[in-house]
Amino acid sequence: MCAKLASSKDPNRLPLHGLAVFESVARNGSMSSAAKALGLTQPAVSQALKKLEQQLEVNLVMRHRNGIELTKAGQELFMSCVQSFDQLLNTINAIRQPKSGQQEVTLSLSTATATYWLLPTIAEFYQQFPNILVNIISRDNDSNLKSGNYDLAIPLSAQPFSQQDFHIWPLLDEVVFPVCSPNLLEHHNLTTSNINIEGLQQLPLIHLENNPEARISWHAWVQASNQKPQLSLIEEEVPAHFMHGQTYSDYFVALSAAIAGQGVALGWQHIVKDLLQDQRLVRLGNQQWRSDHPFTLIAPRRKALTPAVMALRDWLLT
Amino acid sequence: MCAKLASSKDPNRLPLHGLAVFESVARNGSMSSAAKALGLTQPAVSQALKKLEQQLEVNLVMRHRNGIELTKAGQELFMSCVQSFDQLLNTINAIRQPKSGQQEVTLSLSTATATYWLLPTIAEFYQQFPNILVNIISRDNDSNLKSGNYDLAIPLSAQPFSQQDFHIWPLLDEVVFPVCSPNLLEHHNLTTSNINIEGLQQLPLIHLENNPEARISWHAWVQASNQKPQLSLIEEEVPAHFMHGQTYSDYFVALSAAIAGQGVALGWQHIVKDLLQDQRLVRLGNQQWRSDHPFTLIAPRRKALTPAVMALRDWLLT
DNA sequence: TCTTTATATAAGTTAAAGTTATATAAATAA
DNA sequence: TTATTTATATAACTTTAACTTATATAAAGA
Repeated sequence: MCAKLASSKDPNRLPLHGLAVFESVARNGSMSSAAKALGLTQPAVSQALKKLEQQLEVNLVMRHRNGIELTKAGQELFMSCVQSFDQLLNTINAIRQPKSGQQEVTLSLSTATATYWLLPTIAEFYQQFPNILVNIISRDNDSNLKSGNYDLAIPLSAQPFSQQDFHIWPLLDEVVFPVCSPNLLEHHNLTTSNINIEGLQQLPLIHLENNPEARISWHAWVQASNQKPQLSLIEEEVPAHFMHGQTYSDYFVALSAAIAGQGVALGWQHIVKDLLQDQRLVRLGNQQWRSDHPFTLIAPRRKALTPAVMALRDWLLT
Repeated sequence: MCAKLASSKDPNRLPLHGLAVFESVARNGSMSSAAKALGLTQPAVSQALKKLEQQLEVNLVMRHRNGIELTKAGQELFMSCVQSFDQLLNTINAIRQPKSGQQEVTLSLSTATATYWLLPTIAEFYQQFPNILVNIISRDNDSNLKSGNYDLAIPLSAQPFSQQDFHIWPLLDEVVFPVCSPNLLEHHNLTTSNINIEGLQQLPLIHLENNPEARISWHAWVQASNQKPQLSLIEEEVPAHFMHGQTYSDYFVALSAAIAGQGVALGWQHIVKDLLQDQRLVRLGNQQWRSDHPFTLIAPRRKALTPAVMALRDWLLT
């Protein structure tokens, strides 16, 4: 009954609920699957998304028969949501104090590795060790691995960590190949097999921001491919097409763009494995590049190797 | 009536509503003023905050007679909230298309300058130019000023921008002095006046992350102070105390820490002016340092100087 | 033509969030 | 001392945003 101030129409008030729903829709590629992921019904998601678009006065998704596609604005907003929510989740995990009696391990890895490689199987670990809590901290770069507060980490970069300061165990071979959404190929009337360097030049490419730590780049991939005789290109030059395209600073965001049909990304085998299986991505051609810098699991020597840490380490290494 | 899945107790579901309330409480320094800022009543805020603390199982604030104080966990969470919500707000502003008939200017400045210098007076501008919409984009560093999409900006760094690519107008002198919360002084039984370099060594210091762009650092401040004869220290050495303390990468977050009583920060006069007036901060000593790199307003020449842009420029420069 | 699989809309329900009223506790003023 | 002010907390009731069920629409495939 009381006169409301500028509370609900305040432009600086974030529509957080709507953003959370939108993030799930964008991540899952459809409203129905987002609803399942959120534990809601499909109409709830449809309504929340519609409301958000009305509040922002921007079209965020294009509705298709087989799901949704993000508009340009939707893509930008999705990137922001992923990064913002990730940061909040990380911080909450970091400040949450463990329940007494509960053992704890903190594992630091990239958002993409966490989402697509670890999370699908972590339930097994919890089943095997119900009294160990795994604290997952995701990050975009390795800058805080020198000082950060964690027990185990999977560094993104290939730069070696000193044996003096870290325990180091080899974890996974680095195997890379191009991937994209099945829809993208359809639009361009191409098929997955026999896509070589020339074929790739007909498709938009998705790049990772060119930081020195990055393992993966289209430039390096073309150069590596050229050393194989069966490819038709002259060795020395990388075509200009491989230098242009959308660039993201986070691999998870780049992969999300690929899933959304924005272009072709370079995929690490262990990360895209599940995405290939459920057809959210397809592999292009049969070329693959295996680097000589395997992914490693590291543990800072300044932290104790508690039984919980060792249990997770052994589970990861099997 | 339907059986609920793991919807509400999902640990990966962010309590966004609670976080928004908490952010406002932390920013405003008390629940009552947060309630006012949010357009809610005090019990609503009290309940929301209590619920959040129960959900996270962490104490975020200490309740005092004169407001609240953040715990260590609360500080960390506040930083994350500020950064995350800021990023979302920026993106939303960026993707929002202007209403037809409405003129628009995009202004890029630091979060602290936006919050404490611009926002308190921007209403005047809107009153004078009701048909111009000012799109405020806040940022922590100048890295995207070379390429970003904005009409006007106030660079953080003192590095000169090229006259070829930018219009440049001098805006504000850079005047710096130490500030802290009145409570901090009380706890240490000190008074505001006559705090010199020795006095500062009894108080915790708040630093800005040492990026090359930073204008402001305790190290530089001590060195500058030492050149003034009335200070008692021998010229050459900066005491070790000025090299240690909490370090933040964002000036807004550093200032928030100072307001929360965490320590002494270096304050730019134009930014802390209002905070001194309403006693959220007090100035220590009467030393001040005026640099010879005034803050400037810049406009990229690649963007047109529309009437709306010129109106905002002229209003800022008066 | 009949499923299947998307999203949209309408109408009723529920639970989270908010309000009012009151309590507690500390500091301040009379 | 006793009132006043200013802060947070709690109890009980109210509102409304969010959610559900039911149904519609539209396209693709069997």
